[in-house]
Amino acid sequence: MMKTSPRRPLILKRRRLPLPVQNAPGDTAEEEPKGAPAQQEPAQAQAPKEVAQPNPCKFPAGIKILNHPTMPNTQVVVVPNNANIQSIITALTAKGKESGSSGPNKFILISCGGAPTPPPGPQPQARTSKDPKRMEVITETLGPKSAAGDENLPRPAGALPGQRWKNCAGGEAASCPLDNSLTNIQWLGKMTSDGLASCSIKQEVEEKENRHLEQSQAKSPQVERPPGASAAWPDSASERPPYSYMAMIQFAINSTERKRMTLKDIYTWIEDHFPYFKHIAKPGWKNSIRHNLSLHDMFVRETSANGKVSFWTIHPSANRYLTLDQVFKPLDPGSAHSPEHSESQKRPNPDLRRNVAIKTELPLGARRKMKPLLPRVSSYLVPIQFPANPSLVLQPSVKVPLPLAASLMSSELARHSKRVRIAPKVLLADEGAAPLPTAGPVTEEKLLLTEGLSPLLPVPSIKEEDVQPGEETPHLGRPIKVESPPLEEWPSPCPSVKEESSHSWEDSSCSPTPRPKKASSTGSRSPARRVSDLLVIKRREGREMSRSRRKQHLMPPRLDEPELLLSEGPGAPQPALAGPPQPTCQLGSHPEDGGPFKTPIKEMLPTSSTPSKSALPMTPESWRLTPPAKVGGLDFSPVRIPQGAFGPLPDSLELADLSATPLKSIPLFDSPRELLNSEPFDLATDPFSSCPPSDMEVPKPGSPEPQVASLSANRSLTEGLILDTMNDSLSKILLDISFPGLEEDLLGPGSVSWTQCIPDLR
DNA sequence: CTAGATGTTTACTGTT
DNA sequence: AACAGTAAACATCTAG
Repeated sequence: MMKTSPRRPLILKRRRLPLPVQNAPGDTAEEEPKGAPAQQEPAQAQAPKEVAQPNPCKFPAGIKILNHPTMPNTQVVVVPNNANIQSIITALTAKGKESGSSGPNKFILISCGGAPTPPPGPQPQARTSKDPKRMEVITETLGPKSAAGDENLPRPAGALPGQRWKNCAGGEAASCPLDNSLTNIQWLGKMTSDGLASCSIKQEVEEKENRHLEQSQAKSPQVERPPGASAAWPDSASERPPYSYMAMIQFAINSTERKRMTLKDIYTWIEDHFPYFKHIAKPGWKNSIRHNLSLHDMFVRETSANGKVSFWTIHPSANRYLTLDQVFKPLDPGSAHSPEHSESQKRPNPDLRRNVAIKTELPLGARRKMKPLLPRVSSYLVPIQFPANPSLVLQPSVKVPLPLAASLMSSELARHSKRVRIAPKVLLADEGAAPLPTAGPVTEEKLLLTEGLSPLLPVPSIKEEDVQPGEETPHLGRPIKVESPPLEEWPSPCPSVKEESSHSWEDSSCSPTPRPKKASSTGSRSPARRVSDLLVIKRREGREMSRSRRKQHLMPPRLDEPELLLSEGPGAPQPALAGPPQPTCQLGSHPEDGGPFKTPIKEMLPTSSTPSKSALPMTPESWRLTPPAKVGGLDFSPVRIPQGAFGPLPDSLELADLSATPLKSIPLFDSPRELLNSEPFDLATDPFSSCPPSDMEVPKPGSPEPQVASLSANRSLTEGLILDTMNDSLSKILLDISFPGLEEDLLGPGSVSWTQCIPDLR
């Protein structure tokens, strides 16, 4: 297995390579010693067979030919969009003939490149059936297809491996037939990642409808994007995308309007957008997808109303609404940043650069825009981009870049700091109780830390929301959690929290429950749901024993589903803002209610395979994004400032400021992946929020102010903490700033909220 | 009942 | 040590 170990998104690494070399749009080349990407690829592909070399032969430049890792006699031919397909086919046909029976007789054509170049005409497209050998040529486009996939085809599910895939790339089923194949390419351009939802399938009718909606929504945002750019991973079809499974799952789910997707659809979406999985990856990738879904708390399984269909959703608190588009697109055009080095690959996002830049020196203004995300430059270059403009974001569905950034930042922070995790796993039963140790006692530190991250965001976010321009926020929507600690970190009620580390919650002493994970996540919403949730849990207790890392929970279908979610979901953040709504969670506010609390979700949080993970780190925060205005609003004490800084997000402005300070320097993400990966964590939020989007809706009556205040207070605390962990210097600052009194007060309140929240979690 | 899809967990391993 | 990817054992469910 591992040998090759692709473990991490290899991609990242690889990418670099390519860039320099390849880059070309046309990418190409095959042969390069560098090789085909394939080679680079990790393991999987490689392992098995190695790549074939490309045969240079007669093929036009830019074409890469790789042996399919799992299929015998099959090669994957990556061609630039602009390549003359016919000629390629002809060449392949000839090649196939030449090779004779022993040689490859099946070729999968994947077009990459952004541009679509469809061959107009009639392309022979694929398949040459003629061949004696019966070669099969399958064409696919790399890019993200759009969603076409959605509905897509029914791909045989598991089938990947061996067989030939026909691709059906297009999504539509229709396409399946070879005939179409080329045509598919056409879409490339368009496709984008939209994502559409992908999804598909049939499920109940009901579901269908829903989906449609989803899809549509999903698209909309995208629409904006240039076609060319597909978000996808254009580079090479053959290469493994630089995103982690967690990220891809998020992309998939977030591509739908409802922000939920069945497992099958997830598979389909990924295959559609990342041909590597469709053609090259070993079938085990699906196992990995399932593994990730189960492992990470951010992924919550819900069942359809009728109970027949199960959908995977992203816990609202954790959902940053990342979409492939976001990651990929260049949002910011403006920024120009430096040329980045690396990566440029694809359309690379400037962001990345940004990161770099940031560190280096962007002007403040520039910085602001940037999102924090950046991965470490050095390491990976992933193209991640976030949309620069908030305004753009407006759409509800949109994903919100900001948040991302924020989250990124947060994550980073988290990273630096250590993470603490506290989380408890929650159990269902327990949840109710949630006693919370309350915050107070709880390790504050820990809490802080955790929160810090999120909180930061949150706070702002809150404001934002309040203020919020609608636009931007979409993402924010989330409720935020402002405070909430990251998943991991949830404070556990137990005093001991700490340790958690790894296992955090689960194990943590506090809750003995063995696997509680599941807990219900449901949030508070309806009781009914909860019930349903309960269902979920069950399972294996026997085993349980140990700590499991996982989560398990099912959420009941959201009935509510409120729209909220979605809509805003992501971004939507809704409006929530509008006043009342607040982010829910916020502050602690209360939590009480059940609402928030419930969030048992907790589980959600961060789990990673390792428990510790970090997800959290990330951030959760997306929400954070707050608008600048907010900042002002806030007011809180001086402290805030730091907050801003920390908080990621708050606005750019703040960031800028921060940046000025040492804070800025904080690295954001190491890699793009992180961003993606990171889970949201916000989980913490949950507590408060838990708020699923829906929750968010909740308007909290509380006026914003109060909330805010409290928040702020909390924040400050947290911030301070955060700082500590994070940067020394910063921390110092914070510390100074913080007021004891506040803290306490805050704590109090905060704690309360936490507690409230927490309980659930726990 | 069986097969397959779906979910959960655990264990390992390679990276960073 | 933390992560992420992979593999695999099992458990559940559902369809045939």
